[in-house]
Amino acid sequence: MRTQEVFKAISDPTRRKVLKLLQGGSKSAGELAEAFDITKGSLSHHFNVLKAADLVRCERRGQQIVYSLNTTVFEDVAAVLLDLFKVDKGNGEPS
Amino acid sequence: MRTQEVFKAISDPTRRKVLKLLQGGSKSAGELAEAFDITKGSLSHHFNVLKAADLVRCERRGQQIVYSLNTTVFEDVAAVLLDLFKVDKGNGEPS
DNA sequence: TCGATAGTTTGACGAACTTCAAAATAACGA
DNA sequence: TCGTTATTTTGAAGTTCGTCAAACTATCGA
Repeated sequence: MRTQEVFKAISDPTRRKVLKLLQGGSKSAGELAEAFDITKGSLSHHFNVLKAADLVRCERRGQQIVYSLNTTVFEDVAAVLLDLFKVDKGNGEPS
Repeated sequence: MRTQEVFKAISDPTRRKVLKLLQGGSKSAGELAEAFDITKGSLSHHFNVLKAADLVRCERRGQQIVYSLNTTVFEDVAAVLLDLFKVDKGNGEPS
């Protein structure tokens, strides 16, 4: 897992909101953009950060590009976060 | 909970390592500093970020300042993180 | 009170981040 | 092929971040 990329990705409120919106199902870039007050260019940059963290996938569908959560990594992410926020076992290696 | 401060705090590897170290028990600033290759001034800055997020507490003990995890907020933090990384209920309000 | 020890605060710097406007790319329909 | 729509990429500006060195504060022991 790209730990540092994941932490960087979720450190921004806009990107967390994107993840939240995608929990309701896949959405095109344009649909997502309606929920924000920033330009589509800026939002596209955020999509790239989320992609670099492997948190979302995208697929062209005609003229649109549809984003969806990459649920396969969510378990890993949750595990790392819980390791950081639960005092228990774990090898203690910093993430 | 200071959501944004928490996310910002955990976005840096040095600060995550501090949290990890404190999971092994309270430590003074100097003891923590031994685990890093940056100046004490820089580390002190990281302590401030962790304090702003309410993730750690500190207490003077003689000449030393002892840091410890503020475990009371860890449950809240874990809940927010799981809300972000688990597709389930929740009001969908972005964190 | 003085000197030593433990940490913090300040000021400065380069790197990284967020944003916008504008240009570029891609796919569709006529 | 041309124009339109959807989205990304580029280039630039301003802001935030992580770091250091140096100055500062607080406590202890003599």
